[in-house]
This record gives sequence, structure tokens and C-alpha cells, in this order.
Amino acid sequence: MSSYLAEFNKVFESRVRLGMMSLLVVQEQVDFGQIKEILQLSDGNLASHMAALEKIGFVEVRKQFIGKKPNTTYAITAQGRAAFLEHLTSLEKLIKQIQS
Amino acid sequence: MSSYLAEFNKVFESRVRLGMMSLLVVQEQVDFGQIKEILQLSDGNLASHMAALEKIGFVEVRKQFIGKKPNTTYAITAQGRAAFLEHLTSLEKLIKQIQS
DNA sequence: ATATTAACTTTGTATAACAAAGTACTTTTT
DNA sequence: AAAAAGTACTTTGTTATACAAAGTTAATAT
Repeated sequence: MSSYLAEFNKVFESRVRLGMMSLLVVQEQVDFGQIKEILQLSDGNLASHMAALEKIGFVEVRKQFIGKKPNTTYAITAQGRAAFLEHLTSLEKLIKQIQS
Repeated sequence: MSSYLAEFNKVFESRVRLGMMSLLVVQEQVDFGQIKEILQLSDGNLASHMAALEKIGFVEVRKQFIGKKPNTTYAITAQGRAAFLEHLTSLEKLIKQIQS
């Protein structure tokens, strides 16, 4: 596989997961409702994609009560951040290679 | 969907098709064998992904004989180039937004 | 008690990816 | 001339993925 493409992380081929990681990399905590609204996802689709990110250790879940309402927030892990930034770097390299 | 993510072209979510377009955007003509080797694809997988790009008018096929051997080369169309560059621009914007 | 909200899980369907095998046509080798 | 090999597919079948919709659980609000 052509140099930079081989470095691409398969996990980020999904627009949904790319979106989730984009949100999580810039904002410390993002909750279920926010993600659902911003990415326009159904509950089930959100949960399953997020579960995939959790499973590989890129995202952590935090369950708490805000006031008296249950609240689930997600946070990116160090590993997730590193992997995502590497992926972005690969994309950036590809773009620069193409533009030159 | 979050601004730049909504602009992403679904066709380019596939690493294979992203790879094909990356090759085609920088090189006038790329033939079947080259693509197969660079992207490490089986014949069938190459053919079907390329067919998808052809079907939407992003790629054109040119069949010829080089010496006495049949040769299939692919070329990007104007439409394909525009769409791909737009996609890259969206990726670039996303990256910059995140890095700032 | 009933309804509502949040956050899932389950189920089912439709699409996609992929390898492997098969096909057609030609050329090279024996 | 017959067999093998190369090019570029197409077909087949399996596995994986995406997604919506409906169902579930547990708590809160009415």
C-alpha cells in the first residue's frame, strides 16, 4: 500500500467515528446528547460506534448524575489521542504530497 | 453533522478508493497492474472499487495494447478531480480546526 | 401509579468488502 | 499445434459493517 495510506487507521474510515474523535480531541468531555445532536445519529448507531472506540481503548466512558439526571460523557484516552493525531498527520502528508 | 464532516464524500471513506484517487490525481494514467501492486489488491477487489468510481464518473477507462499486451489504464475525470480536491480541502479544514 | 428521560441493547435488513474461483482472449513457451 | 501463462475482468459466496427501529432498564418527575 502506498506509503501514507498504509498508515491510515481503519477505525477512522467511518465518518461517524471520525466525527466522534474530532469532537473528543478538542473538547475534554462530550456527552451522549451533544454527540447525538451534532453528528445527527440515532441512539443505537451512536452507542455502537462509540462502543467500537471504547473497545479498542480510544475512548473512556464516564457515568454520573448531573443534578438528578443520569449523564454519560465520553473522553478521549491518551492512546486514542495519539492514534487520531497520527491519522491526521498521515492525511496531512497525503494532502501535501498531492498538492506539491 | 458537524460542519466539515458533512462535506466529506462518502465515496472516499474507503481506503482503497482514496488510494486509487490519490494515485490518479497525481499521475495522468495509472494501469491495472500498477494499482494492484501499489495498493496490494486482489484483481476482483480492484475491479469492483474501480467500477464504483467509474459508475459515478470520477474515473475513465482506457483500453489499449502496449506492444502486444492488452493494457487497461485509468484516468481521473475533471469531475473526479474536483470532488477529490474538495474532499481533501474538507479534511484539511478539519485538521486545521482541530490543531488551532 | 404512570409517564418521561437517558442510555443503551437487541433485532433485522441492507449494503459493502473481500478472497477465491471462474471466464475470455491473447501471447508465449514447448 | 498444444499447453501454459498473462491481463483484466466477472461471478460467487462469505463475512463484516452500518443503520433504523423497537425493546429494555433504571431512575425521576407528575
